[in-house]
Amino acid sequence: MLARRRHDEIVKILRLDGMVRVSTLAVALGVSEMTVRRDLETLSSSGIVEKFHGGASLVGRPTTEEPGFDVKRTMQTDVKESIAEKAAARVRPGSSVGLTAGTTTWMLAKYLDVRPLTVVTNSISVAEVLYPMASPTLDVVLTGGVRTPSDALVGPVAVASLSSLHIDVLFMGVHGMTERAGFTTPNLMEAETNRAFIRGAAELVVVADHTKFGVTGLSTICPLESADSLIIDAELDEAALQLLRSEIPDVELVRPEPTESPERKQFNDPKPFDVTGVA
Amino acid sequence: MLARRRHDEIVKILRLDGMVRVSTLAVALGVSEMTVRRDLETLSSSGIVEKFHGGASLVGRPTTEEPGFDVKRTMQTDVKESIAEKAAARVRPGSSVGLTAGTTTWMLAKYLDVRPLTVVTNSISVAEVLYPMASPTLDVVLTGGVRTPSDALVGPVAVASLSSLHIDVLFMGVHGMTERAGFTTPNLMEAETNRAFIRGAAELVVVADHTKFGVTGLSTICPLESADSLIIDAELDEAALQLLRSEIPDVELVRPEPTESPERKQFNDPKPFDVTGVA
DNA sequence: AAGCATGTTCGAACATGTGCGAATTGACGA
DNA sequence: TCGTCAATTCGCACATGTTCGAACATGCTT
Repeated sequence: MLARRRHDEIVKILRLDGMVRVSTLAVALGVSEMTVRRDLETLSSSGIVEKFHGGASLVGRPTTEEPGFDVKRTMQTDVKESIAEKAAARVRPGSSVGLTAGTTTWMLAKYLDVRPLTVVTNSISVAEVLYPMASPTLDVVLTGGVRTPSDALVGPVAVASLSSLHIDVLFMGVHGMTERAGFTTPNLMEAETNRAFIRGAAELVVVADHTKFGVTGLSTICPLESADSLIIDAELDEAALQLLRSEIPDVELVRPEPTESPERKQFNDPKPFDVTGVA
Repeated sequence: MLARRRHDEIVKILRLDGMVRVSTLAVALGVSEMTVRRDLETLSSSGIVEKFHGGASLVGRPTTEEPGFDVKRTMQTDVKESIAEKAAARVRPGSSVGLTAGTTTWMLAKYLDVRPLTVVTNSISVAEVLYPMASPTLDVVLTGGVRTPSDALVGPVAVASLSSLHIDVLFMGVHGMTERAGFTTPNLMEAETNRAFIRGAAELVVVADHTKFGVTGLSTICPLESADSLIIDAELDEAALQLLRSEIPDVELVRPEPTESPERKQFNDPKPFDVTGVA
């Protein structure tokens, strides 16, 4: 097996399980431990993984590996992360939530830790974040459809799926919001799909960072006042905030945490990991 | 062979298999390794491929091509590859085809090179094979649903999506087939979803390797006679073949081509191979 | 004949496994 | 809390096999 392929394989395994032992990788990849160490050394100096005695984990926060779909590295990652975290805190056990496609909702998915929970999404990336966590108390429903470049499943199939589903809270990411155009997205079909999403939702929570304000996408999803809540970062200027508050009952301001490298697992607990046993 | 043509060929091969070894390409293209290296050098500086020690891959694409869901490397890979290739050859331009979940159908997807084409699938892995090839002449529709461990999207959402879609040919993988139980799968919901798939299909082509014969899964999808065609490898014993032919109008026997997966290639094996699959 | 694509040769770079001493860890007892 | 020990893990150094690419040779095209 080629070195390069091993590297990809290692990252893939780490995505599934957060951490691996060197010995496990050696068996899984069919090479000696020394080779695994050298691979980890390489990945480590590229900043991809973090080595520790006995194994390695993905570096720092949840996946530095971008969700390939977010080509426009608009950054704001920390901001979005904070917004996502705050949004996730609103989810109540036993409810069913919807997540549209988007970077923020993708991050949100990672913070969903209440159970039982049902999640409906039209984003493959979001679904893939949740699948490894799936359990009898976590249902993940993917709507069908055709995929847009931004990784949303849209179109008649998506709309039809959504029209038969009813969710408690919909978390929706948007590409832009203005007073006149409301919440917008560049993609016509995505707008339509999101409207179908909204129709089936008891509550609409929009998640967005401040750079979205004043931006108008091609297609309107819904007017501002359709949102029950908006979670946005505090960089927003005063006038904008005024306006948003006048249209939306509940505007929650989030200020990015001053960096956290919080609950990264500690190394003295190398949980054994069996690659072959992945169901 | 012209340099330009080789470049196209290399890219084509890479689309199919994620990565190739220089040595493999040299044999496949019938040129020296040095020439392959020069080709890769060109493609690399155009930003098309990414070189690494021993081979190359498409930029930004992981070299791991295994469908994560098939961790139980059930073998028969060469056989399945041949079956998939033969099945793909049946697809006519302008038609719409369905692909159920499964390793064989996943491989089949890689060989779909006629256009225009519409593909409907309930497997995320299959969809992901097709997305990079998507174009105005290739539509990929993913049904919704919840995901089974074997990577099929199933359940009411899937069934509802399928009931509104009509396809020309459905390629279905199965877990088992016997005279009494017909085509079977271990998963109840998957069986139901496959039935919905079949209802919307004008023609049913089952793809399976001979190890599936005599195996009974928990749930019957449909009786043997529901299949219009069966594509299976020639390892099948005579009695089984008799039986199958008596139930299914068209049984196509495939014998594994010397076609081999590049990554399993041994060097002392000089037999040429044509990855393109277009005879 | 000049120019280009390709093959061949060969030393350097790279990749991998093994042996072995050093470093880290966790458990036990004072 | 601290010290000690045994087991594990690490990574250097070396040996071996593979791959790379510069330089040169050959043959085809214009």
